[in-house]
Amino acid sequence: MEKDISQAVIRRMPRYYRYLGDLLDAGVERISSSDLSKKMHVTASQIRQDLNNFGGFGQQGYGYNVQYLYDEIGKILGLNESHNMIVIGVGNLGQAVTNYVKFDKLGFKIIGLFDTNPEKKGMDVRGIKVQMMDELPDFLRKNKVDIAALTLPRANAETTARELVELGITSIWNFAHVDLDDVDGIVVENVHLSDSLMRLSYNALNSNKIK
Amino acid sequence: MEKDISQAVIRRMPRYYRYLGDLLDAGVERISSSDLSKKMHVTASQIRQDLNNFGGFGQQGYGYNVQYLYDEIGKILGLNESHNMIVIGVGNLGQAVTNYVKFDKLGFKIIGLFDTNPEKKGMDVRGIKVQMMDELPDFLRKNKVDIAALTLPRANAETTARELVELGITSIWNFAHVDLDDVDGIVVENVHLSDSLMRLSYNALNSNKIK
DNA sequence: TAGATTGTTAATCGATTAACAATC
DNA sequence: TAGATTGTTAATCGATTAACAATC
Repeated sequence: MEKDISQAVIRRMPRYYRYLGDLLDAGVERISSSDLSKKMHVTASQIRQDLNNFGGFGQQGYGYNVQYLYDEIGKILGLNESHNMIVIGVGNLGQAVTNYVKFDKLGFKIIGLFDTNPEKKGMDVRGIKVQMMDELPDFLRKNKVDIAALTLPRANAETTARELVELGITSIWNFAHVDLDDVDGIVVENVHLSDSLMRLSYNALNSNKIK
Repeated sequence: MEKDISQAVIRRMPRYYRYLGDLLDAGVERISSSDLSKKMHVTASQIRQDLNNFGGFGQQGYGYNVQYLYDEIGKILGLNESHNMIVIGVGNLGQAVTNYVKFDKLGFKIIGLFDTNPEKKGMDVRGIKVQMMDELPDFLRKNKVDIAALTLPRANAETTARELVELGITSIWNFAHVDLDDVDGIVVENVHLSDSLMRLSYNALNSNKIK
């Protein structure tokens, strides 16, 4: 039984993945933890420690092969296979998420859109027709869905999350401004935009002191 | 000179603010760190430590007055005054941000939309007309702008950030999938949606091990 | 081989939790 | 006053950084 890897480490992995992708694009074949650390403004020690949570991907005297490390981190993050997603709540944010091409490139495929507003029924977003929530059980019987993005008002978020769990969906990308701590059996990743904006406000207010 | 408050603490402040707002709505007048800790799934000790970075808001034997604490945290986060924002890049995400009523309620007012695509010129989003980027300098001369939301492709993000700094804007809410570390003199808050999605992917993949 | 750089252990630093005296 | 609960100091825990032996 391997020991859990801390969320502090997980948080940094996508960033490594992005920098390695950039290096690949730039045609760089190998890189040392020291050179990477300068680019990323972190310590070389941290890079080596982080990576060694998952395995020894480097070689003494050489460094890391960029392509190999990129692929390995991709696998760690589950990007070697594609994931089907549905979006619950087709407002502005839901549509923005649906239209975001980048997710597609990373292997996250949006295959269904759901809403409770009858006016939205049949509406087309990026070639996908909006369905009503009561069509969801049937849809899930016919399609394998890995992740549900919750882009709906906070009032409905928790109830909807519970419904999803009952229907067998356990990974929730939560844009609603509530915590879903009380819903058992789910993995949640929160995107709390207003929290983020408040932190910016705080840091802006206090940046003169910092400098 | 007060010592800097760690970002770990800042990160939690909006969450306290939200829970206190909920308590207010529920008509709760006072709360102890212990009761709040149960609701929020954190330790009472952490709540008291966090708050005492900013001052003694409670009272021995009584706890915290909800309204008072709510207001004080609001002030800490800069929510006691309103902030003018502009959105740079009026794609799906930019429009979603513009239409998000919640920010408005928190005092973040979007007063301008800018894009480089001539086809978008004059387009109306929530009563605001899209302007071209070359109209920005003039706009900034006439309007006080505190925050710029960068909802544009990553290729243009860094250059645009530098332009904004030259025009006097220093707080950037960055949705582009790049780090703006190399731009001097700005306060940045990143919203990296694909990083978030990758973390969800990782945690979903490994949740069986965790349990 | 000599030089470079990893993987990993040990040291340090910072953040969280526990404990309790102060006090409402 | 007695009970409750804060503010704050001290103890613990975990994460980051430094150091270096292993090795390519």
